[in-house]
Amino acid sequence: MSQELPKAYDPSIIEQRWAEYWVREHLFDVPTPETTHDARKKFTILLPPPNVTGRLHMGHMLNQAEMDILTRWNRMRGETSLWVPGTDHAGIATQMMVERQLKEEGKTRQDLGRNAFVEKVWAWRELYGGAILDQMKRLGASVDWSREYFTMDDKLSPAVKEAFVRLYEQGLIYRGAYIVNWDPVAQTAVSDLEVEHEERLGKLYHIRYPLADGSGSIVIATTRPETMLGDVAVAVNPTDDRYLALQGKLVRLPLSGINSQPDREIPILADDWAKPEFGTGAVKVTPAHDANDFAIGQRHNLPNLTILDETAHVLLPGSPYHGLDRYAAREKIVADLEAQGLLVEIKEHTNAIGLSQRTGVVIEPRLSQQWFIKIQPLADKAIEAVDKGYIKFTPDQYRKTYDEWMRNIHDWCISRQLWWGHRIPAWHCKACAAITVSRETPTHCATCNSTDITQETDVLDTWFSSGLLPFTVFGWPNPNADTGMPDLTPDLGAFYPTQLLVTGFDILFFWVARMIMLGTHFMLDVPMPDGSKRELKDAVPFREVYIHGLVRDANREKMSKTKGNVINPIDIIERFGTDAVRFTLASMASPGTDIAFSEARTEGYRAFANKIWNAARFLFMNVDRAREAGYNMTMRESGTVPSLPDDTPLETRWIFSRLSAVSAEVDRALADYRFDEAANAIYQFFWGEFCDWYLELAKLRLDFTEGAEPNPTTALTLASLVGIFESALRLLSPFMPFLTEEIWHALYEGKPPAKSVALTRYPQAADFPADPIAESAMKTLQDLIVTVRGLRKELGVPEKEATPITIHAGNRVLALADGNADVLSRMARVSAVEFATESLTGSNARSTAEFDVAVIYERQIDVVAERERLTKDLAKYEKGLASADKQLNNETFMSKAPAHIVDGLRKQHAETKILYDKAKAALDALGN
RNA sequence: GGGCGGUUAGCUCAGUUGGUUAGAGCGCCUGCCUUACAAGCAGGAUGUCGGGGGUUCGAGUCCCUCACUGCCCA
Repeated sequence: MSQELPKAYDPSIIEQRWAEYWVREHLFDVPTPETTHDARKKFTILLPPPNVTGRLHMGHMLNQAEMDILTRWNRMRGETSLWVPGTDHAGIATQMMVERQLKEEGKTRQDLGRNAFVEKVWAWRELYGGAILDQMKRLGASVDWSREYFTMDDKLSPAVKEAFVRLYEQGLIYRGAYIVNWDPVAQTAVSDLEVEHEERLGKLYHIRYPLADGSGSIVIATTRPETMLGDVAVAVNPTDDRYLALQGKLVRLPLSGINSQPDREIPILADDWAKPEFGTGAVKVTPAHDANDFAIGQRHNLPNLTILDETAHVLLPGSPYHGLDRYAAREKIVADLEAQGLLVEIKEHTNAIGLSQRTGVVIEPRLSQQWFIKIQPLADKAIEAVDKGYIKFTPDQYRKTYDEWMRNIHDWCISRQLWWGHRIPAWHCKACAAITVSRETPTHCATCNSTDITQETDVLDTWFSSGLLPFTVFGWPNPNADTGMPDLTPDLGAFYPTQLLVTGFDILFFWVARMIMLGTHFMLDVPMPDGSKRELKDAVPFREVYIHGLVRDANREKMSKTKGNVINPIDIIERFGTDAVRFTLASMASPGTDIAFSEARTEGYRAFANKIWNAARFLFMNVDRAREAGYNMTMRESGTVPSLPDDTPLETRWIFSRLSAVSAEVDRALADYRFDEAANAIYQFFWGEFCDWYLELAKLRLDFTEGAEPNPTTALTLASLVGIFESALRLLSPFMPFLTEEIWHALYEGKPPAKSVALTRYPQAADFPADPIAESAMKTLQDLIVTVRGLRKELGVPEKEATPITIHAGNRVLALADGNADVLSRMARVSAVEFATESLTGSNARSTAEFDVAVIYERQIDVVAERERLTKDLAKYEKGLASADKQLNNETFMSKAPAHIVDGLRKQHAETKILYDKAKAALDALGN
């Protein structure tokens, strides 16, 4: 084991090497099973596919670190673990990216035409589309790269088409003219989810509409005066006394005359939507440009008058406003109204406006022909699946959020007026206007047989194809040769449902909810591996959903480009190493809370990595010495520990017992998604127990004196050191895969028992002997050492000077001190141990409930400081005693509290009493 | 407007179904260049658990209320 490790840990050297090794060796590939009923236990997880246009951000890094920890952990626990990566074609985002590029060349997509433009996007994707996955490789993600998919590749596209056609045939897809959220920049409809609402201070305009009969007027209130050109009515509440007499009358709509024609006349009607307390109580009705007005229009059979085009410019040939942008039109209309004396007043008004998530532009509600999914039947199953517990949410509160949304769901607008995406497989007939929906490109209209058909130009919402991923990546639909129904594939049989989905709450509705709806809908038709009919509990796309928080900056601010506080993970990785960043994220990832990413913490975990590195150097150094001294040093099989003879030193029995407990704790924590607790348990064990105590004590046992015969204690300690260390590396490896891989390979001197530490067994509690007696003895010994160290410090004993100590205690402690004089000497510079029959109260003594200990040193302690300390302690003990007394003397407490609480309190009371008496005596002994 | 969180040490956060004297990391103070590690070692200080009220033998934990704060939906 003459592995030479550099003195300081340098992640940049090792991380790249192992990242490449893992991919090159296909260590995490899981081949498709031979049959459809592969019985091994599976852990399957789908990577939320990043946009091809994406760049890695801290959110991805958290998401992937968590997934990787869980995947590696499950893999090491013996489950067939499959993590499937891929990217999303991201319709709008990608199209915009390429359009921006074209713009720099002074071109538009229309200049190129649809086919050439789509080709250009593909070319862009070839060049840059892999960037984010390349970045992902640096994170050490243990994914199966052989299964990498793209949502528009040849395997997935036919499945998307199949899903659309099936839904259409089932009557769950319809097309119609409805008000949708229109993005005038991207020039496409977007779904409700893609609209973000923002409170903005705007204006409420009160405008007078004269009655057509000249008998008066009515004043309406609106935030959008420009849309009055599309008004078809004025609405008042049926109960509103002010307007009872006006209901049914006509008003003359100002500014509406085109080509010198007179202004249009529109009715005043009664509708509940008009709220008497809003504005004047009278509102204008513009069905083609407002969702609520559209509903009013439907109720009253009003015409729909579209007055804005796709780019939100007024479309009204012959009108003086024709061609104006919506905001320019607003200004002009307001000015014209004022000129005509029809503008009554303008009030400040705050209202929520809709912004396009993609372009940031104000959404224009617009009436247009779109394709929708009739969502209720799908939502019903999705609600049932979660209600019945077939899908478990962590944190649980998201179950409610999900449920709430599902129960108030609206039909899903799935068509987008884009060029980049899955083109809707529908053809319009020019002859009879019928629609032919087909898996194959049809040659003629299915209704009238005309050959004059053209394909629908719209594409599908990106989330439609990603919503299908949990089954399409495993080969759905695979139609059965006889029935044509989707059939099981070996991959589907083995890996569906997936085990877990890890994601941020921001795509809970976009993606998670859609996968649940589409999964429960489509997979119910696919038989189970044993041939039986699939039930809802096995049709779900995943069994669990873990939702993590947001990664914020150190000041808890949301990271945003405009604030300039975005942390680029690659920068941080280059400064501290991937392992340290992963560990930081894990240690702060407590379910339900956001992460305030702190560089200070990352620095701390880089120090941790360095600590482990140096522990390895210590180990290697001693193995070399052992060899030179004639010891036989061969690595044991990974995961086996030496048997411990009766005379095994205390600290060795202790450390194995601790490792056993920590292994149990880590398993429990990860099962509960408590990444923070798991990380902290390992950190504490490695640093606070293994390095601080065990390594130091091992130095005492390792005897390589020249000429000495090999001795069994040295041999056992060395074997234990290596065994514990190797186990700890395995325990840590899901969190810090690079560092552990590097050291683990070095430990085996190029002949490792597996190709990677990631392919070995995860440490389990039962792998190591638990020893409660050793743990409690070690605890006492540690207390003794720490107490002596503190005393020495206070007495001003120079660090290097050894001093004798006196102990007064019970037999157990005395025997412990007596038998571990060498330990005390090494750890607390104790030169000799004497025993006293009387309790020790001098100023050079300290007491615990178990023992009194005094350090023999001629210089006196700082009496003032000591008195202060004792007085403080005394007050604390008094308070503790008082509160314990109060309870112990309380009959209700004694009769109601469980026995173990009462016993515990009694024990604590007794111990505190001892401490109190001792402190009191010590204080008295100090005199004045 | 409807809903969901949060408020614990200087900072960032833990704190299981109420149960003994509330923890961690970082930071801070003191002393150490101890041959694995100064990215280290040893010792130390720091909290009326946001305010008020209630339930209980017992509340950081449950209930009510107020304040501040973050988010989601409309």
